[in-house]
Amino acid sequence: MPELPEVETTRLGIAPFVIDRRVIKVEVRQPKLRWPTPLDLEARLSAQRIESLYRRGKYLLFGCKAGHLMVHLGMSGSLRLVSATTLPGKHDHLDIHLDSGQLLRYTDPRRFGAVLWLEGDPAEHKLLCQLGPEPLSSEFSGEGLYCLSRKRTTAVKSFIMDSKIVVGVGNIYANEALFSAGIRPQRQAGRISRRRYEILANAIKTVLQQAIQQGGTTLRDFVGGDGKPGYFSQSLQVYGRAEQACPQCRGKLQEIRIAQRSSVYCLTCQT
DNA sequence: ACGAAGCCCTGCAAGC
DNA sequence: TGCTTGCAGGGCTTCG
Repeated sequence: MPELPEVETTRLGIAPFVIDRRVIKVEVRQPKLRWPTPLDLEARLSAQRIESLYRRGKYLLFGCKAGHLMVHLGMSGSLRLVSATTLPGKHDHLDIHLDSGQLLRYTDPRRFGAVLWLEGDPAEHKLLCQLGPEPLSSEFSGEGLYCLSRKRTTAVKSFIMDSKIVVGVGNIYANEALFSAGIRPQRQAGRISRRRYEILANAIKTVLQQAIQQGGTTLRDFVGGDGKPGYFSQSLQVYGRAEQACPQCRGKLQEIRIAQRSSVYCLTCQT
């Protein structure tokens, strides 16, 4: 499932092929996504030149003169460049034809993703204006986590997955970062020291950075922008490894559910 | 303001 | 083999 590293990998993979290209045509085959794809997307986007491609959290923003195309990959979404003659499959919901002869194809079997058109400053959009700092920026720190967590009784894992606190930390990397930092996922956010939050913030940065370097995790249906799967899943220490041996102490990894999400941790290494 | 549950959707695995 | 059932998961939305 696309987490921040997969979204960033997609951005890096497709950017050279979409920047400075002009949109020739837009085909919306299935508008029923997380939110409906606007019916007038073709009218908005046609003839526009894509000037920029950036990311905010897990949202991709294609900048044009008239506005921004915003894409979220949800759980099973992907964006790929294919030649204009490649026939669409069952879950290929949107094609954006470019003047290069390629088209940018949005695929999303589970349809948890979204394609939206924004006018005006994207930072002021409802879905973006409440978002916390980017985890890989200097705005994000252990000190920030510590301050925001005081008096919070929620589990630290839910806390770091809250997009108002920090964006882009999904279930997989929350598990990995907490393991790396030696913190139990169910520990109350407000009862963790400044020192430990510094370790945790660094762990989040490291885990995400490594995953980006390795091309994003492959799980089920994610495929990167160039059609090649990522291979970070081999490096996952705890996610999906319940009942297996802890990579550090060889004890048995435990699985619990926190806010309906699978949470795997080591009873010995995480306290 | 906070915390937890609900919801959207399909592919896959397990059970019969 | 073919059905049914349950589950996963991001993250916004609603409820308490």
